[in-house]
Amino acid sequence: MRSKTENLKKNAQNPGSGKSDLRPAIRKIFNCLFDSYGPQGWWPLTELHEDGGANPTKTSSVQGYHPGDYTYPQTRDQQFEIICGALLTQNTSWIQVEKALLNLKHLNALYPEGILSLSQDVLKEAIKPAGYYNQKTIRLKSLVLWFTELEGNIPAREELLHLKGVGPETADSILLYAFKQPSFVVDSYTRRIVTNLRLVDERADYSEIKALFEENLPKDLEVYQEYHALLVEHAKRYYQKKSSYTKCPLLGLIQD
DNA sequence: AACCAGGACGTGA
DNA sequence: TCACGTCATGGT
Repeated sequence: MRSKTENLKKNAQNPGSGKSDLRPAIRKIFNCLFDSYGPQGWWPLTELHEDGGANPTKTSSVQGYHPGDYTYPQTRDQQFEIICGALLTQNTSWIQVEKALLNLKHLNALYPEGILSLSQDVLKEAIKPAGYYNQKTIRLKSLVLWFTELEGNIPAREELLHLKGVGPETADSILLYAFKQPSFVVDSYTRRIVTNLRLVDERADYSEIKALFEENLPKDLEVYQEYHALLVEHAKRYYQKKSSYTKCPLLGLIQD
């Protein structure tokens, strides 16, 4: 990742054509966050837990991250697990999703055919900790069915968006982390940060914020993966309570 | 004890 | 288009 970081710093000045040049700001933010927090090791996988998922009651020390290693997913089941996690984490904290994934793993069902073999009731009970279990049960099964019919192909973003329960963020998460496609992920944290820094208008929609990053960064998988994870880490520290927005160190980094 | 978490969707204006 | 209600468990 170090080379990517240096590469980013080197290209920091390169005027975009037309609109205001936000490239330096977008790159400065990345460098600042990376220097502060280091590589984040997204997307987390249950296999990488030290206990292999044997201790589901643990509530602290979330594991499964692989900082600096961009070779994941390495198997079809890992790819599948990322897709499941992307759906389950909608408006839900990751710790809850982790419990759901471990429940599935302990049912020996954390793989496509395994999920499909579960009854609605058992599946519903397994993913309960992740919330919205009624709709997520239905959506997860249809997502799994779609995945089994994919047969190794890389889906188009539009195709993902047609799936029930897959909106823009989930689609981009699946593309970026499961299929290694450079598609920038925008979540509510990202929105809070860029609006607080006044890089976009308050009412900017998803695609506008997505474009802000994609148009001002090299189209690089590792940068995209790391940037999103860093924004989440940063937001957990400064963007949970509105009162702390003003304490965001990035405010001093961007001069307008 | 409200409030929010790594959203998406259906509805009515 | 867009603001708003709904879905649901579990943490602070």
